[in-house]
Amino acid sequence: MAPHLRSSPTPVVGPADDARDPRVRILSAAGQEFAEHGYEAATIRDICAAAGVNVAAVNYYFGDKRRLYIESVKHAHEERLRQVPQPEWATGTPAQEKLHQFIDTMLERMLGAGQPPWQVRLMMREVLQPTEACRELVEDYIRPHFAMLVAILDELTAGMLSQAELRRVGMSIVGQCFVYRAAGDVVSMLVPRDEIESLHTPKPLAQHITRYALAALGLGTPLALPLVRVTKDVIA
Amino acid sequence: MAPHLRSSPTPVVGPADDARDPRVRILSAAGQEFAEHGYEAATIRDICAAAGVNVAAVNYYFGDKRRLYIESVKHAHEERLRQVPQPEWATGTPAQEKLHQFIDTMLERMLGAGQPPWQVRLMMREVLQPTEACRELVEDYIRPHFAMLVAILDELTAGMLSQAELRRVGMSIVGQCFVYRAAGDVVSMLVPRDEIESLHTPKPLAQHITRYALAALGLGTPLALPLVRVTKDVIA
DNA sequence: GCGATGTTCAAACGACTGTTTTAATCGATT
DNA sequence: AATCGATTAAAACAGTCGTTTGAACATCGC
Repeated sequence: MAPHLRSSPTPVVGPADDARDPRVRILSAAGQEFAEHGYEAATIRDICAAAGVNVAAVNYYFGDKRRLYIESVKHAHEERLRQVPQPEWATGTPAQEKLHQFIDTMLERMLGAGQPPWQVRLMMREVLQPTEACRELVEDYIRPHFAMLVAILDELTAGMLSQAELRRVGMSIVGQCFVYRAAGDVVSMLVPRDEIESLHTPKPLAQHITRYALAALGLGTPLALPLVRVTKDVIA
Repeated sequence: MAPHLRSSPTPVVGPADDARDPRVRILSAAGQEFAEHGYEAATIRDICAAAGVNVAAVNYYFGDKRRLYIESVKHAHEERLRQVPQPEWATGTPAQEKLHQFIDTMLERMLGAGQPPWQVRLMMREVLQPTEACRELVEDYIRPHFAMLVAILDELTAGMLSQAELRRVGMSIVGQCFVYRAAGDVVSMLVPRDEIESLHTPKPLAQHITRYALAALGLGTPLALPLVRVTKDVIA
């Protein structure tokens, strides 16, 4: 009986990441091809060539291309979850520090060192043009992250903002990171090369976005101090 | 001689938007198909069926699919430029008001009423995964807009920030708008439906992003007033 | 040993793709 | 009316796609 027809699609035993297992070799190759070219443009022949298996293997293990795609998205994001686990903070860590580290981690994940991993590119495709695999991706991966950000913001503002307002602020922070990942090529055309390398890389960006958020919330020094505010600083 | 081989590809005379002209009918249909399905998945047969012309017309007028795509992107963004011209402000308009209107216009363009026009979707594809048509799009459409935003921010901060810092702040503002357009489906999954309709539509969003920016720059009241700041308010 | 079962392979199928060909049609000029 | 270029139409081309086939191969229990 073909594996993709069995009751338990994923083998119950085994780590399922054995490089010699054709199934995971196909999943990995498929993920990279889908990430690079998209669903339509990626071909089963190329995927199988990259995985070193016969074209018939895809239908044997996954049934058809559509189900291979869905499985590869799930596989990619499970792998990514294992690669970069949620940071754990010691109790008593200042919320401001948590926020900074959260933004920094998000940017590092999205932009990474040099070329971002194909797993992120694949997930980005799902975000930009959702398919069947999207809902699962959101529930398992994106929603918990966003909830963590909202929790940090809640702690930061000590209950002064409603959950709705917190979500909106959270989306503002996510958006500032997101644009660099999704529209990175256009960003590179809008700002000079040296400026990109000095100001628009993860670390400086995390600092900027954090400072921008803290100042907007009234918890840090504004980016540009207007003259009227000087009086306050004198008093403080 | 086939039109696409002639020296002047666009007819020198005529408005070129006559609905009876097969050339513009193809361009319009192609733009919508490309916007909906992407370059690879869109088929010449579907495009021609939508335009009401024979399949051979594409090769007759444009040579091949690739050149049709490039021309359709240019056509779409020229049409969009004509649809929503840059707002002109009277001299003496406060910079804060300009910023608010600029953000509002950008959001209205991106999100629009209901479904955004296919022209925007097509351009968004170029931003997310640039092809040959991208550079032209950036130079003619995006760069001038971004320069206008930076100019407003410069006026707002009265020279207190360097051009590099202004560009970074500008990118933060653009990112907050961009995420709603590019990742709108995921946003809809992260925030409750009623909250989307009340807080995440163009007008309220423009107000939020403007206020967020002004507060971050130190020109408006912070979103959350911390206790230490109360002293200032008492004094003021 | 030997079937039985799970897996791999080369080859082919039918459908669809972008593109080209060839002939028919139209419109204006002489 | 006849001619000639510009345009349209139907059909076919060569290639690639996802998918299927049927036989070969491997691996195991007995």
